[in-house]
Amino acid sequence: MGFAETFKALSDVERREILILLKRGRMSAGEIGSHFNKTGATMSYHLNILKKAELVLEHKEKNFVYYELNISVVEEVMLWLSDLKGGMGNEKE
Amino acid sequence: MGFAETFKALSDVERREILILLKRGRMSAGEIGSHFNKTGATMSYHLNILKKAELVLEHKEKNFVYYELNISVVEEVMLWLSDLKGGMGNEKE
DNA sequence: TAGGTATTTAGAAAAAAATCTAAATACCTA
DNA sequence: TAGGTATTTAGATTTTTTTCTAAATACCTA
Repeated sequence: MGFAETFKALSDVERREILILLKRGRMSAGEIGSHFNKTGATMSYHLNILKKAELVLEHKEKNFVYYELNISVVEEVMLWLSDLKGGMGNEKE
Repeated sequence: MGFAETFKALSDVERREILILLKRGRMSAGEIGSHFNKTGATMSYHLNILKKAELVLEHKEKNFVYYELNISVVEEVMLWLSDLKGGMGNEKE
């Protein structure tokens, strides 16, 4: 996965807000963008960072690109934090 | 707390490694620094970022500064992620 | 007090991230 | 096919982050 990429992706407010929007279900790039005061190019940049961190999955349909939350990576991050809290041994990265 | 600061703090490998070191218990700034190939000034910079994010607590003793993990903030981050996974309503930041 | 160790602060330089405008792609519909 | 909508890419600029060296603080001990 890559905790560097994932935490870096999560470290930006806009990107966290995108994830929160996606809790309601998948949404097209344009629809996501309409919630922010940023150009489409900037939104595309942020979506790409979330995609590279695997926090979202994309799927193209007609001339739209839909994004949705990827829960499994959220769970991996939680595991890392959980290990930090409790675990003995098994330190990654 | 401030998720921006916290995720930003977690987004750097060195800082995550510092946290993992601190799992074993509190450690002085110098001892932490000895695990990395960075100057004291740089280590101090990273420790300060972790401190501002409240991921670590510091306490001074003689001319040493000891740092230890602050589990409660780790737990808050886990809650945020947990809400992203599951929750309905209650979106913060 | 003088000198030593531990740590932080200041300031500069280099690297990375965020943002914009303009242009390119891709696909759809009349 | 021509024009339109949705999204991404390129390139430039600004802002933020990371790192270093040198100097400052703080406190301890002989």
